[in-house]
Amino acid sequence: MTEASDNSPAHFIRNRIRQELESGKHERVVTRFPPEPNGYLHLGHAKSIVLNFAMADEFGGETNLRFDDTNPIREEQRYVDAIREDVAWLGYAWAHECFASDYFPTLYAYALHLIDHGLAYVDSQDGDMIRAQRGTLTEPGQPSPFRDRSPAENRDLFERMRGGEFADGAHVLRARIDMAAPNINLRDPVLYRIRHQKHPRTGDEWCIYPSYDFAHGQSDAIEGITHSLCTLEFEDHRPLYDWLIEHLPVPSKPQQIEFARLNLDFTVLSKRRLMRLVDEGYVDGWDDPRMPTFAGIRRRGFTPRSIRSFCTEIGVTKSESIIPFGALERNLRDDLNERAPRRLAVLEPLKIVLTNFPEDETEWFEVANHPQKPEMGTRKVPMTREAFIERGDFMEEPPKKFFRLKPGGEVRLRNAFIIRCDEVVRNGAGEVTELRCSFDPESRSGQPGSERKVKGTVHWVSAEHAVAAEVRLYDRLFSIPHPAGDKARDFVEFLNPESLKVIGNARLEPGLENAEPGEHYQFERTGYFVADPDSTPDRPVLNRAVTLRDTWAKLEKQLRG
RNA sequence: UGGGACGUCGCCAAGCUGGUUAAGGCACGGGGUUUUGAUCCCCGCAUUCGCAGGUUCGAAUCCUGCCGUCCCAGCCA
Repeated sequence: MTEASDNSPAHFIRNRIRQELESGKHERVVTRFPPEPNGYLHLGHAKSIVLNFAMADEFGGETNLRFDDTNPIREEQRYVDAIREDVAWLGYAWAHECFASDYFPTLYAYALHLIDHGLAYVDSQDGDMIRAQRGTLTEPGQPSPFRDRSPAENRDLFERMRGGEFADGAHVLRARIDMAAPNINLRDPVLYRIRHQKHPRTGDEWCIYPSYDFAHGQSDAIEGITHSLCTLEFEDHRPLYDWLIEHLPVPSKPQQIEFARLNLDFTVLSKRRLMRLVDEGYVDGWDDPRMPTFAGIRRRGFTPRSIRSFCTEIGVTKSESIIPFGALERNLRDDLNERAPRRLAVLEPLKIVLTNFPEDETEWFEVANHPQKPEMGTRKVPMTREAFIERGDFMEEPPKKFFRLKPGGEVRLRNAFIIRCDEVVRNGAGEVTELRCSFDPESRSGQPGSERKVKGTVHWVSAEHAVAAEVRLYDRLFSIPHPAGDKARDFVEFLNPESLKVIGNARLEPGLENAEPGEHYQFERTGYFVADPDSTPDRPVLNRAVTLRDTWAKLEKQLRG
């Protein structure tokens, strides 16, 4: 997929690749997106996916989807399936689907190579011992007593590890680099560990599994990855990455380049925290529309295009930043503004009776599906004597600059005509239950009198034709910008109690009862909505993906002081 | 107090092989169009680049020192 890069800032990775192509260092670009199948993808991954595919696309290369499945105790097939679905949903087609586990035989041979060259050894100490000898940030580590085993002994031990002779933890294979290195990753890092654990793909074939450091770079090399893009926390691993590539007979020399991961305010983007939200029931699952997971944002109504343009717009740097969630929402609005058909829907209905409108009559208005795009067509919308308008569009004692309905005031019913509020009807409790209004027949859309200007326009739905629906209004998951930023407090303390508001009796324009799950609409003056999978023709369920920009709400707030 | 990295407008972010007035987007403010207070369209918005010195005719770009922030002591990735 090639996308206009009009909102794509220049960035160091693109600059560098371009340079390398021009200088002839590379002839093509091959990237990869390498998730571990131990959890669901979220917005943080989206940045990486978009970057990897964009770099390959822009320079005519290709991108692999590679599952980094080197730790069978945490990985499951269902995550593989979900990840595939998510990447495809975002709009990308990978060149090859790969698994680090496909390379286990090669990796094993590489390990032997290191052993034979005296560059790796079997350490027979337990984890605590190894940790104790690793030293600290300021003190060098101590060599393991097994560090100088002969290649022959190492080979024998390692082959027996592979053969299943030893229990988990009895031995590990370590690179023989430098126990005094200031970079802790170089203090003889673990390359292989014993795990008698069935692997989702290789079954019981192996009982030793390579570590990330040993598997990742070599997998890159095997696939001919030219640029191995990863996040900043792997910067310290690059010397090890390079060391292994240097000392192994790999078929190519990939280059690791690190960039800053995505941070968004008012949410959390870590598998661990998202897992807690699900496990402890703070949300309704991985696909809860408040979750930043692909499953969640998809159900919330975010579009692949909006996610891609967002990821492109934020840029790629090495400086860590926090992007406002609102930036994501704006990209959604920009996308849906172009493509979502408009509809009328009243969330909190207030009945109006048009006293001079004939009873038992229905007038059909032909209404544009998009005010700026005639090619999107029109539809017929019915009006009857009784209708609903938004409760919030009427105020008995409105503040200054309130352009909506008030007693004695006029307002236009969108696409129909101008009405005047003649009488306010209340129940015993003093609550407004109905407005008795009269309409101006001359002001019908299309009539000469439609030129007449009134300050406000309001949306409505015929009472007789209205479709009752459930509407779910979503707001930010957390009530503070950086819920995970306070180390002294548990982030769940900052969950926004009003992140979901369910409206049980919304009234939709007829036709919407047939909205297919996943279909987007703009409810005029209200926001962008998407039909939820919970929808049935009897009971449509619409999720609010994002509100429209609301200048009035801002103004009103200011007026109130 | 070891190592690695980052610090340009409220939020992102170009520029950083030194050369006239520090891109762009968002946000924000002002104005226009509008039967969505939406969209759209104009205009405005850093004498300043974490701080302090230095080199230079000239520095955000080079040097030195300082300050701040992030990452690393899993047989996780």
